Amino acid sequence: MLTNRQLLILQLTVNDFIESAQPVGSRQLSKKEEVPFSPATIRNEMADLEELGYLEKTHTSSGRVPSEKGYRFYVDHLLTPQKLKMEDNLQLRSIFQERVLEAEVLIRNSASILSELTNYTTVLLGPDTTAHKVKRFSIVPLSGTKAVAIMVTDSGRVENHVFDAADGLSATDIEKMVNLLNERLVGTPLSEIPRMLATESKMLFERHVKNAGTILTSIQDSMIGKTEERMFYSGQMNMMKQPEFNDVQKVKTFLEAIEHGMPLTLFKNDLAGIQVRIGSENKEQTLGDFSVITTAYAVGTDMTGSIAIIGPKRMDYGRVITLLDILSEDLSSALARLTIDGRTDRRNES
Amino acid sequence: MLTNRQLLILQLTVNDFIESAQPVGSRQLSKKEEVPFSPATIRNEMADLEELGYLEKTHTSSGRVPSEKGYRFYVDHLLTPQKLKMEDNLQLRSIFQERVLEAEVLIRNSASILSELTNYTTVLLGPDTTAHKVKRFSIVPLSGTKAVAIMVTDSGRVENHVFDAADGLSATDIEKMVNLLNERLVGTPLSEIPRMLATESKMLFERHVKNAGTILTSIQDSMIGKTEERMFYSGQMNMMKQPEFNDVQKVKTFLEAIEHGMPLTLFKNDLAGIQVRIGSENKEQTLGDFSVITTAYAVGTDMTGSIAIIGPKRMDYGRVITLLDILSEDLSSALARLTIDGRTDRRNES
DNA sequence: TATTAGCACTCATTCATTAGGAGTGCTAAC
DNA sequence: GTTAGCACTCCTAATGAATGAGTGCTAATA
Repeated sequence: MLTNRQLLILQLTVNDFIESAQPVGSRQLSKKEEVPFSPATIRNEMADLEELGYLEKTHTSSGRVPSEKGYRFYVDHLLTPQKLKMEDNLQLRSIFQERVLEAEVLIRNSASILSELTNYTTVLLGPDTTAHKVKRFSIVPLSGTKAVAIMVTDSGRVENHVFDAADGLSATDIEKMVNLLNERLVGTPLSEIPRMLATESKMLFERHVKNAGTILTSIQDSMIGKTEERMFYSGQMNMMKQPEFNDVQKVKTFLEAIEHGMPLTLFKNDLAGIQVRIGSENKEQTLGDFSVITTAYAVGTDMTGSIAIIGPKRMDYGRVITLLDILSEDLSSALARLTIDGRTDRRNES
Repeated sequence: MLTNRQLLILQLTVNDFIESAQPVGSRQLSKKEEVPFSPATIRNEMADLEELGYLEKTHTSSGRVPSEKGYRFYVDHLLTPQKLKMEDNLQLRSIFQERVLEAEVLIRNSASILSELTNYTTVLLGPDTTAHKVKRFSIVPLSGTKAVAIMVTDSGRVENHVFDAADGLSATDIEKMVNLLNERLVGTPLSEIPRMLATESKMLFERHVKNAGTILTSIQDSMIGKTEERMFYSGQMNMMKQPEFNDVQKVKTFLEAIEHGMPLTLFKNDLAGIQVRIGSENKEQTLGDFSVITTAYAVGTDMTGSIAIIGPKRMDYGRVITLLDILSEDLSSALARLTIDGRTDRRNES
């Protein structure tokens, strides 16, 4: 459909605009060595590209700026595979060097390195933890009538919640309760726990232990909002580095939108590979001026989390995609090492 | 030293500037009903106040702006006691209505309500937890050679750390270890734990348990950075609402300074009552354009935390001081209820 | 004597005007 | 098919005048 020359010009225009954030003129383009054409020729081609909807003008006599369609085409067809600079590579890998055993830490670190390397905002969705299984319950009495309920999952996460058993808890009550809980619920996936607590087990518990209700409620409390996916933001302030956000008002709008929590579907990626949503392709209206690039990473065999990078539409797609590719890969394998077994990185199966 | 009229004019000038963020002129001031003087008279007084160093001009023919000395005098002598609006009062109190049992949650909520009510940035220093005592250790084995070490303090905090005992841990080893730890260390203040682990107990442990070293290290790891005071920030973005920060660059500088962590001495207040540090009175150079107001709150009988509010020098000192007074009081008593006993808010001693 | 009116002056801000530069579209020549 | 040339548009930065809020100072007033 497009001639080679048009492709070239479109590509260079987008590249240039991504780099400079300034409308690209024909004269400017003609100076590049890849372009052996005169400004006039380029003008003609640009006019055609504008008619086709790939480019736009900010005003009658301005240079050209990519339209959303232009970006889309660029992302789909014109992206040149990028190589990372050595230092980027080193930095990216550095987080997987140290022996980190908590998935959450690894994920946090990934988010922060990404936002650092891209100068955009990163959102990392932690994996769905509802499939994690309960490994141990315990209850530790504190002073007075208070006690703290603790739940450990097989992934090594520890949730806890302080509660107050107004009617008092005897040591034997606690022991009974803890034993019952461990007997009945260890090995159960988190997603099942609320149901189990509410129905089957409930009566059993209440028959044996005086204050079972309070304890159960408190265990449920400690799980609220914790079994669902978690979002880690990083580099929210990076948006201030982008020239299009030189206005405090815009920055504020963005930060407020982010802080008030976006629906996580925006950042989720259940598909294989990398997804790019440009401007209005994002469902959320507040992200109309942004592009979001997402990819999935694997946690163990069947769970996935998502990484999302939010930047202006004039985002460095090539670089971000390369970075995401590498990082999701690295993160996946780091997490695999973590969840399968601690052994693999030191010794063989024996 | 200053005449009554000078006091009045200084006060009104500061008030006005705090409200409007604009230099205050003589004509403008003379319009207020509290002022029965002509602009000319006010000009004369202002000229004197300027000579005395309380006011400044931004340029030769501009209105007056308070100097740091002016703010200082205002804070020390001219502050009129403020009454809170009913709604502010309600909002402020609301966080202590719900039954919250975790000190940390209470503290976080306090920080966020303060930043909401003031439109400034709040820093809340959690109490020194080194005096908290260990209530329970436990170790939960996960898959492979990994396990998670858990430590519960008498305040109900739960710290945990995943570790990898490369040489394997038998169930009996773990049990032995946990028993030893609990026997020897329960009741010990956190500040003592590292020493205990490193010296006295260490040999004992190592004699009885194969892999004691790994476990000990991991317990120490789980305490790193957790026994010291913690800072809770809230409302960092509020600074963008202040007209003096209409420039992205300034906002960025501020946010970066905050994020990169200020020495907490800046926000700490070990004295009784409220402290105000204006502009260059802050040790840290980056806070030269800000004022910081701090107060202490009590946690139980002998521990304290600090609340700090950071705003522009042109901060509403009266309001902030009032709010801080009330909140530190409320927070203190809420925490007292928490740490002494769970009973007090439901029933009498019996 | 303390206050105020009056006046000349300063400076920031606003607005219109201008000149320059970068861009465009179109046409005619190559 | 390509390009040089030209008239035209529009943004931007610079200039200067008008406006207004402010000042300091002096002389008149209460």
